[in-house]
Amino acid sequence: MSKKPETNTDKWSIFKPLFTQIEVPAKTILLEEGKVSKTMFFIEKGCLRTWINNNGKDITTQFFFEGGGVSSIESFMTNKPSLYTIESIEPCIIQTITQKDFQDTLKNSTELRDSIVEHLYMRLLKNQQIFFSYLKNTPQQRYEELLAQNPEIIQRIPQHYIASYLGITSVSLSRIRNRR
Amino acid sequence: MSKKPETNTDKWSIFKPLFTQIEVPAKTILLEEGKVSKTMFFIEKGCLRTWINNNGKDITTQFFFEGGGVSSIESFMTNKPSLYTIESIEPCIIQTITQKDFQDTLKNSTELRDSIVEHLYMRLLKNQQIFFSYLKNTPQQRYEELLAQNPEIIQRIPQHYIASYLGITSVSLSRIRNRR
DNA sequence: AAGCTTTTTTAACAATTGTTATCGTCTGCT
DNA sequence: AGCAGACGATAACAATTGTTAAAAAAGCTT
Repeated sequence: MSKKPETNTDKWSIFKPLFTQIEVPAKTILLEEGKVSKTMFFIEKGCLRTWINNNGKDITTQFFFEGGGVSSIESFMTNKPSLYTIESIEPCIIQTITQKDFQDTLKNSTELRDSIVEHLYMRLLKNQQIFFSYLKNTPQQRYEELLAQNPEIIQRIPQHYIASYLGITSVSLSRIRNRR
Repeated sequence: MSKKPETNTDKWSIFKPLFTQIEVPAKTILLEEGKVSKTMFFIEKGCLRTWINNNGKDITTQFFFEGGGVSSIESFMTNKPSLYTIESIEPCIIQTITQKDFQDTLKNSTELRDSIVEHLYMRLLKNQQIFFSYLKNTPQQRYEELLAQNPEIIQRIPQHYIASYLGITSVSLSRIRNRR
């Protein structure tokens, strides 16, 4: 659960002078579950996922693509440990900004602070929507919903990540896909 | 998903002069899914639940008890439709405050605004924790977790509400309870 | 191109849950 | 007190998913 893949680049363009660009290979951990987030990421090229550890197996909770801003904002802003890990799926080009630079910028801009609050309400709603869709639908329905609404995820992401994202095993997802 | 049942009464005591007390019988709808929340509630006596409609059947998403503040704060603050319904389970005595009064108070207090933002981060974390516990655990595990951490819910709330809260049918919950 | 790793599919079996329906029990109401 | 509706337990069957294992397919690296 992180930001939605909107055109955050415009919204956050005020930070551009403070960005540091990094390039990372696939499967690079950018933030580890349990650690405090000190960096915020904006994806220039590639894709990321967030996941939580469950008895050694990981459960993917969200995917992020080009133009997306990714951070454990709750952790980044409150200095509490992040509940999830952020990891690259593909080789990525990423813009990063430090907690310090971010908060300095925040200090000088009421509008920015307001827009963060606005952003928080949106995230709250978004999180609820995702959760409620979980409560309402079967794995099969969630897969079909994903296929209809985010086909790029199905096309681009390895299936076992999608399986855990849907809350099922990769075996079960394979069955669902070949069911009809 | 709304506030946690903390001692919000202290935190929000600034609103006391603006409260209107109401008494409602059990099964009273205080906010309807799809409508914009114009009132915030603080429970003096009794308990409430929030639920979402799923093809005619309802799914309980949260329970609230004495001392708890309840609102669809995302809706209340942004004027977007609430994703869930708020309903009394028992006869209740409730303190209410209107959106207008709340926001007027907010205008005059930076600390209050800050504490709302703080509150939002907490909710974000809390929501994630609930969601992740859903992803990680089986219904049986969630039931046992609930029994260990919130026994008052098990004791006080009708089982079919708890069943849908756990994401299962009341039949299945009955089986789980009588399994050992 | 060969070889290794990762990913996906398939199969068989166990376990859990949903569905439907029935039957007591309890509760609140008039 | 009596009645109606709500609530919980149980049973039987269907459907889905998890688990484990093996094999096929795809992707990378050298």
